[in-house]
Amino acid sequence: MLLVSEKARQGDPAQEQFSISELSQEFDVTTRAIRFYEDEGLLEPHRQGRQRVYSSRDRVRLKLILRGKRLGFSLSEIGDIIDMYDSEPGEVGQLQYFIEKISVRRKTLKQQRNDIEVTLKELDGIEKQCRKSMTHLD
Amino acid sequence: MLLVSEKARQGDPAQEQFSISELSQEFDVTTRAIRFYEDEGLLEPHRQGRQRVYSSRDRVRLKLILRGKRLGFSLSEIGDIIDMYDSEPGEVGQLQYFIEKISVRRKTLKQQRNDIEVTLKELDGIEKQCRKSMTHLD
DNA sequence: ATTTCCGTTTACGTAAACGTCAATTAAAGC
DNA sequence: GCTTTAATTGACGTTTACGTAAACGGAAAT
Repeated sequence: MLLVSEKARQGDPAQEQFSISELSQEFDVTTRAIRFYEDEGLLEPHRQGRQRVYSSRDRVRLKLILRGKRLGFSLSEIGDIIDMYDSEPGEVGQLQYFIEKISVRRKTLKQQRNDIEVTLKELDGIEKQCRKSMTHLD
Repeated sequence: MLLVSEKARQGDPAQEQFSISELSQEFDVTTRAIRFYEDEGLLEPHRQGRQRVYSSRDRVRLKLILRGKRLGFSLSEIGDIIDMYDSEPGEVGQLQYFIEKISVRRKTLKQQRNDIEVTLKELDGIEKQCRKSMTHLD
């Protein structure tokens, strides 16, 4: 059920339109998940008839969603984060409050980064021990 | 219902024993959560009668659990990670497989670290824009 | 002795994030 | 025109990670 046949779109210089299955394949998420993100207000693609048509802006938002997930944020937190990205300076209103939100987010991220550094170092230690006891078994 | 009264333990050079509520307060998790981690096999404190008594080793494990949570891992993933920490070299058996597990974990962590760097930079950009439009409003 | 704290066990409840049908629609290919 | 294939909507199911309430036990304080 393609609006513009797949073949006709081949070689488009900069693709602007995406079907749900294209995004699903590109990012390896199910269409169910993508629709769910829409239910949660994280995406709102256009419609051509009943079908969803995703712009490259929608695609970026999906990318941000998935990145947020990799970092362990909940969908509502991810919603907050994405809102930061594309809120119009005029719409924001209380820029001060907005900047505080940024600082909170930054704090969380830095905590995570620190946790990662510590864990990576510990893994180094464990692996060394591991390799050491391997040579003993040779 | 203290085995060793709280006061008697004050000033212990190195505290070795912890009650569930002590750990609960120190790390700001509910006792319910701590017991749940035990149900999931992530902790196994000693008992004095029916009461749980946590060693400093248990305390470290709890720390690892919470760090794992901050990084967005599921409890079963956290279980795998903790197993890496305190598996005896003799117990492991297939050290090769073990090292592969470490490498997988490291890969995930590095992905996360990269995601964080990107996000932090984007936040910088957003904040700059934000401050810029604030000065415009002065 | 009894009230007051923990602490324990058991069990049911819940929110988040989808998975998994089932039924329907509609466009594409033949 | 008919079949195949992709997409949609709706509804119920599932897993994870606890929350919450109930009912009981023992130590501590008054």
